[in-house]
Amino acid sequence: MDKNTMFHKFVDFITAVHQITNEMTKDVRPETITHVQYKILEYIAVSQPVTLSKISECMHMSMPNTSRELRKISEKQLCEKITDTEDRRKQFIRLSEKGEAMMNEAFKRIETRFMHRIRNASEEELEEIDRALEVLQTKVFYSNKLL
Amino acid sequence: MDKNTMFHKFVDFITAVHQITNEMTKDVRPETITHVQYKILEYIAVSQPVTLSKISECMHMSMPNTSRELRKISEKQLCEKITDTEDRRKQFIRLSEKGEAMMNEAFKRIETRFMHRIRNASEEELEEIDRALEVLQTKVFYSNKLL
DNA sequence: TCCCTTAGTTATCATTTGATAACTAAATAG
DNA sequence: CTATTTAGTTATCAAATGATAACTAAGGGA
Repeated sequence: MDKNTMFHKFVDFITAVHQITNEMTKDVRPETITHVQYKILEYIAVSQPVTLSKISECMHMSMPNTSRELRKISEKQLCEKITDTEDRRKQFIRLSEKGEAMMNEAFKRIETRFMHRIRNASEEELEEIDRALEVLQTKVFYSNKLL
Repeated sequence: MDKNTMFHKFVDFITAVHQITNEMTKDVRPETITHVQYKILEYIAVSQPVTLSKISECMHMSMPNTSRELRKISEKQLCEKITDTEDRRKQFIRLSEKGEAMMNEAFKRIETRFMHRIRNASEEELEEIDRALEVLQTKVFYSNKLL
């Protein structure tokens, strides 16, 4: 197996993934929030509860900017900040009911598009896809967090 | 195969892909260009020669904004515009030598990181990965361009 | 207690990006 | 030949984002 050929396939693949996710997530963002705000909410949705520092780190945003965006999101009643009882400097952030509803709506639309994409796949193909997802996630797109 | 479970795996997967590509492409962008300019150059690199309209369409940017960014990229001598001899309204855009050099450098760094990621994979695992890339690209992340 | 670190905030400014209107020039259809 | 469409440009404005400094408040170690 030539690793250089593999790299080209890899580049083509991630290009395709980005392209398709762009298409699939197109129009799911309500006009009331900005792109980064949507991204933050998406992150909170799959990682909650999460601290501000963690969001800052994972979204590659500075603390001040993260704090600002989170304030705006809070003002729109889409998330809640709960001060940690152990360490009162920390704030655990989670979606509010309204935020959950918004993100559920968004994910539902993405799900529909996903289902449409795999509508013609046979049972064997679905198994194949499932296996492929696992292979790539464990062998290529694994995260090597030190902690 | 439960399609709902599959959707969750799909979401986890694209999250991982975005996360890892973010990490891998971190710091490869020279400070002399902005993020969108880099993205445009990346697109030109894999699609050249390409027209302005095509870039505009694929990057989901308006023509005026695409034109502006492309002008800036040209001014930095990173790409060249060649007027089509058939249809003199059209311009074919390709990387300049300097642009090629910059993008080669960027891709080389990404390649190194990719190689590092798969350094422990056995020959069989590489075959597996290769197969998985193909399965997903053809069965999930295919593009359904009408033309 | 005093000092240092961590978590987060507020304010401010520059830059980037997005959106729109009004334009030129070339191609093409009638 | 005129009208319309296509490809791209220029100018301008508003909004979003990034970067930085100066801050508060809590926790932890000596």
